Amino acid sequence: MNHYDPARPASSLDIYWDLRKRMIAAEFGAGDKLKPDELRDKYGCAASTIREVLFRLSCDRLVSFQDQRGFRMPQVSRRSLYELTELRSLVEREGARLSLQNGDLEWEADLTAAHHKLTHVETSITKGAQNFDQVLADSEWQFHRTLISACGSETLKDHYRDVHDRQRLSLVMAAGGAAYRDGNTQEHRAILDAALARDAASCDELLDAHLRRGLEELKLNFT
Amino acid sequence: MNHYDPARPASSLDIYWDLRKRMIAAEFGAGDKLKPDELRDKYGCAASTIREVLFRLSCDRLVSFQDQRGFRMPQVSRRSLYELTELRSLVEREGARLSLQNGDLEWEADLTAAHHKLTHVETSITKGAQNFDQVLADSEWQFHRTLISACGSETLKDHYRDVHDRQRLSLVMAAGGAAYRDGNTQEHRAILDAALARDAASCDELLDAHLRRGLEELKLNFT
DNA sequence: AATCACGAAATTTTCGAAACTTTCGAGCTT
DNA sequence: AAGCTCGAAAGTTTCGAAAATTTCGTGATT
Repeated sequence: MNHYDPARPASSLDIYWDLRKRMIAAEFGAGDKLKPDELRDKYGCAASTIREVLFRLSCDRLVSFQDQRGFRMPQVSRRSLYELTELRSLVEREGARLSLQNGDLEWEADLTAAHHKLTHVETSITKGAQNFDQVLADSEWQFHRTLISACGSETLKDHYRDVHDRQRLSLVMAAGGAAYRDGNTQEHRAILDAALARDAASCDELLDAHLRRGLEELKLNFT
Repeated sequence: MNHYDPARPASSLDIYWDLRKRMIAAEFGAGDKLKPDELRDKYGCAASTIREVLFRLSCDRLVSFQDQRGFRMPQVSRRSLYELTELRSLVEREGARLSLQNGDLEWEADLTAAHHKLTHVETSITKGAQNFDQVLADSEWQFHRTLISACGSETLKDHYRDVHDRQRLSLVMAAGGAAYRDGNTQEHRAILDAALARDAASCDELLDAHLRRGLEELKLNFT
């Protein structure tokens, strides 16, 4: 299947987003070399354009770069995944704490809506629906993003996206794809309830446990 | 004064570090345009090489980039500086908390050494020494970096460097250069003592107050 | 057999020019 | 005068080829 239509030339931003999506979808394995000359064919542009895109991705820490040795998918270890999860938890809990403090009715409505959609997707998967990986990832992102959206700091929100995406990529590379887990639905429900009840202490604890479990219950196929 | 010797051609990494240093030294003002064609002359390389370097810096959030409109120094507002400081405090306090938990004798020695040097530099400045901006910035970085160095997470340490540098750049751009403040010396001392005493609660509080004050007592020349 | 030296092949980096987009100002219209 | 249109100038993006560097295989040396 074609990821890009060679009829219209791709701008580097198009390529950036397309590659990013493919990475988060675990299309490349950990440590894989990313050669501009190879990727060029797929997108019908010059190798230096690909190089530029890979640079942007490397700054997002989605790709690792070494001088004179090009680009690779980052190596994932149990340890780095663990550390990234801790970092994500730190930032997300702070965002949630502030949201619980500042969030208004609008925020409550948004969060409820995001949770509703997420539950729907999770239920579909429980009932056996296939190929919902991308949809699940999006719904989950939407829920967590909304949770911190009322924190009042654009800087924190941008930052959370960075850390979230890095952690997600690691998770997906470690698991080799899907990341669905049975306990999720209940945990999301509990987080929603704590948030609406403005119970900061519970929310903090539930969130941390939720993120840790996503990691612990993963069948890790690496050292 | 020449920042670079045109005799030997600069590699893009050299240029990256040189530009980075010049930025943290407030050589460019907030919102200034960064034109590859102009910078090219200074470094004796092609404009596209400069472009590449600016990309890397933009990913570090030290430069802002907009499609089809090139690169600029980021705009600093009271708000963004405040938000960045909060973020830095969050990450640094977590790193310090873990260091207080895990740090060994070696760490205590390193921290004491870093504090000693920092105090020396601060004293020199109090006595009227000039042009110590760069040295002060380095010593201060060294102290804060060492404080969190025993946290046990490479990810957190890397991350702290990112956030620290972003906050420092904002501060320096807002202040237009130097960032020395009288209370600093005592605050650093108090933080060192709390750290060595493994008093996590005090350390947390002192650190947060220290970072906030650096911001509040700044004569802010912008809205 | 292991190590090293060499050179060819593959890959990465740099370059400058061509293609494209935005910005700016002069002159025209309302 | 305010707003619009057009086109030149300035700035940005893309390209493909040349230069530099690393990698890899071959054969010589210990």
